[in-house]
Amino acid sequence: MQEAIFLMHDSLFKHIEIRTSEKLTDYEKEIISDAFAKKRMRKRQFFLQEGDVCKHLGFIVKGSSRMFSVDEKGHEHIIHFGLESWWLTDPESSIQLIPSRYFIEMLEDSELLVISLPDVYELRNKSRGFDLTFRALDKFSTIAMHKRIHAAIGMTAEERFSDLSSTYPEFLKRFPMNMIASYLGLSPETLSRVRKNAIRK
Amino acid sequence: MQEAIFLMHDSLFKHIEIRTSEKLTDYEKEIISDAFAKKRMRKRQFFLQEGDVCKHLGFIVKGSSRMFSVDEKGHEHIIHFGLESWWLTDPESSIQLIPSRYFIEMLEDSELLVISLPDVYELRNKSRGFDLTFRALDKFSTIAMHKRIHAAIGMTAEERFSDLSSTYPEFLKRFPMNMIASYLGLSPETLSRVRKNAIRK
DNA sequence: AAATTGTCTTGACAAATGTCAAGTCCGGGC
DNA sequence: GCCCGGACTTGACATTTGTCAAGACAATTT
Repeated sequence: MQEAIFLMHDSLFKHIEIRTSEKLTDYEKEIISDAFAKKRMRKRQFFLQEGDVCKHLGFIVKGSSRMFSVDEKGHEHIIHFGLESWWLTDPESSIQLIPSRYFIEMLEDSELLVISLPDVYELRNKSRGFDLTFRALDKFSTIAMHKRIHAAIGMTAEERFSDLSSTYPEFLKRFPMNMIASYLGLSPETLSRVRKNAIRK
Repeated sequence: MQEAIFLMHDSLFKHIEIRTSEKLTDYEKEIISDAFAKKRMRKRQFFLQEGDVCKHLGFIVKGSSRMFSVDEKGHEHIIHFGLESWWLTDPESSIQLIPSRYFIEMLEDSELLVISLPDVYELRNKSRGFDLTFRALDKFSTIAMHKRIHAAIGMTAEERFSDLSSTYPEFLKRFPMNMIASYLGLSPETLSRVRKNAIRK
């Protein structure tokens, strides 16, 4: 049992060391382990639900997720996906401490590491590697969101799909097409037709 | 002359103190002043051009800007606008040190404060207020980009325009409608029609 | 003042995308 | 093994949005 916990944390340590290009000290590993709780979630369980304030940050050790909103007409819009070593949070809710407009749902049986936001803050002060990781993540996600905006306002359906295929090929293997369509802001039917055309070429 | 420079820096100091809710020390003001250079730019001048690596950060003391890309068909897509006390940069280019895919153009005669990226890094280490400002900006821009993605993939033209009107009413006063259309990912004609309908209601 | 340029609108038409309905295929639950 | 529901596709049609062309008007330049 204890072993399994260490294995989960190892995946987080690895993530941090890769992102920062620095080794974690034993002390850092210890305080990081203490701050994160292991959490198993089943397919279709919600990490966050609309109306809740997002007070925790999740790290995906194994599994996948989607973050989506539901509009007045009941249509779902997928803001983004999560896969192994991605983080789960609603920045809008967690930064401003307001109720979230989104759901975060696990798409497979998953294993997470969960930490409270005050603990994140504390850990960033205590561990340089931990702090650097979050700075790097901020930069990384800024670039990714920029590209996404660019794609959404400036590309046709076909270009957006082709862009996704090269940027996140993993998405096509792990997520059903109707969700990919929602992520791209298309109807499933349009995506289906776009794909048929793309193959012909 | 010296006076004018101080006035410009004052606008930056004020911005930092508001963002951080803390007073800057005299020492901080001094090193910040030293690191930023004053720069006047005329309408239609470029702060950044496609293909250049973005090595400077700009702070708008007075004036406005737009950041846009040009696609293969020659169409421009506005990624975002800048107004007084907004920052000018291409995160993708400046973080990864790769050539930019964007232009940043001033839309009015403007006054900027400009700093090199290494100096930003140094200043963040030396001044707590300066560092906190950039952390706050990162959070702020993360939330803003999230909303923008949500709008782009999940809203109709009319909803996007109405969303923009309430979020950034200033844009409508300062920027021509064809640029607003580009920002929303619409043709100018569509925006014109959308506005006509919106008024009727 | 005249000429030029830019901004915005409008109409007619074309293209892209959404909606609704039906049908096939596949895999999980019983 | 059978049944059922989800995933994906296809067709017909509606709606939205884009494109092209023209014109009114205002601001800017000369």
